[in-house]
Amino acid sequence: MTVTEHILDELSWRGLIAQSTDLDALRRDLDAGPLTTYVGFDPTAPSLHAGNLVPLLMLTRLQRAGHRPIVLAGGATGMIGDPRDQGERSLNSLDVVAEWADRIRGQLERFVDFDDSPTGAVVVNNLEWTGGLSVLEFLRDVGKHFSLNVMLSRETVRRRLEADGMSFTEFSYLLLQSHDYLQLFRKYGCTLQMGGSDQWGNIIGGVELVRRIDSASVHALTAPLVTDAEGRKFGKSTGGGNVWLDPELTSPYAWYQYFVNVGDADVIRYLRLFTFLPREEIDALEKDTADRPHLRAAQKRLAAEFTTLVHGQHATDQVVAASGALFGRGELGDLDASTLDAAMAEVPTGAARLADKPTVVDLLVSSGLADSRGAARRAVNEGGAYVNNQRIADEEWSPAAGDLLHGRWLVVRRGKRSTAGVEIRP
RNA sequence: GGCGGGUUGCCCGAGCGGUCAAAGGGAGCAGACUGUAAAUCUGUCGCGCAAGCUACGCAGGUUCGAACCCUGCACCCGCCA
Repeated sequence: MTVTEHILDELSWRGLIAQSTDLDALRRDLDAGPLTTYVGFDPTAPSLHAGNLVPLLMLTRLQRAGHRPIVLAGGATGMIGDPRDQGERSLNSLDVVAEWADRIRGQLERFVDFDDSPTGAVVVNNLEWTGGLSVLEFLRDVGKHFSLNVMLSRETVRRRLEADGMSFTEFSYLLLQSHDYLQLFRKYGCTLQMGGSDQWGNIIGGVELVRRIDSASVHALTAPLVTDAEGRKFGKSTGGGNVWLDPELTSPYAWYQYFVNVGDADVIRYLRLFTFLPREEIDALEKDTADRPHLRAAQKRLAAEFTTLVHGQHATDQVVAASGALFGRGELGDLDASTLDAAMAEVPTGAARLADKPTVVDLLVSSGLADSRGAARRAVNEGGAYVNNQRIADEEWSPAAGDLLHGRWLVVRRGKRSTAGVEIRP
């Protein structure tokens, strides 16, 4: 794949540019040779989530375009907490932050390439230069360059002051992140910081700090915050929680399913944001979606590409096969044993013994499809419970030996798309 | 430190001695319609088959009876010449 298009033009058509400092100046610097750019990720959870991938993939894109990415794990900033509208964060303990920072660092490393070339990636943790900084040093060297007037007029700060107020700790977050940019500029000649548009203020803080202290002009570029067509924040799964990169938190199957279910109104935009597919291919998928929406070609492509990107080709093959088996038109009984076993390996499963005469309710609970027996019973009465694709309307229904697929599995489903397995032992 | 306000179910938020498992909204779940989509409409939404149990920051107390009253504690917020 030859890239003839300028990286800024690509970012632009993909919808990845929300705000920026002087784009012409940035273009000139990009053209002048490998530029060093960074994005930071704070350890606010044990894993990155899908939404984090927008800025992270921007680093990957920049690297592919011949530039050098720095991924930063916010071991220091994560101890302080970026102010948000919902109110003051509660601080996490130091070992929790350190552990999360490590895990996130491991995830970050998978999206950029490390080699000895000028475009080889660098991974840093801002605790490296912040941990040993003394308060006096910090207040004199960094704090002195920040105008309280400007800080107080920032959107988030204003809103917070009108609502619940804000601690000095969170208020100073801006200084830390700005300081990071200065450090990376000095250590690595980093002249571009990217991030989600909610980071604009923090990034600009760094741009100004570098200008004031080192009299250098560096760039800022943000990507729009990803929302769905309803304006809801992206990455909330239908189960309400986040869609996590960590396969322990969100299985590859669940990840794939999440993206297969993306609405028509969002899927093309997501393809641009989250995949490396070239423009022509995305245009073709857009046409497919318009002409033959029921085939969901764009959704399937998005899900497959994105699963491969995060979990690898092998995982994608497995979850595609499992999805095909479980959502296919055919009878579940027609699946051969190895296909069924493979599918069952991808979905949540439970176990039961035939001798215990488990009812549908038991099956729904043990497979994890229902949180309580009451919820399971409700599902059955609402007509939303299926065993082996057969709707079960009777709470007391119990499987017979002949219902077992290949002598050991029952495929339990709640609603249209929540599928799980129960392994039945004698 | 002083004075005042607050802490309710996943979230927001009402309740201010009984009829409160707790209004309303959002989210979630299910059904219908579909395309494993969206929108819409309907139902549902602490645990338990039930009796009942557990719940309104934590711990005690008053009362026949407390989310609602009292005491102490914790945390949050506002104001302080």
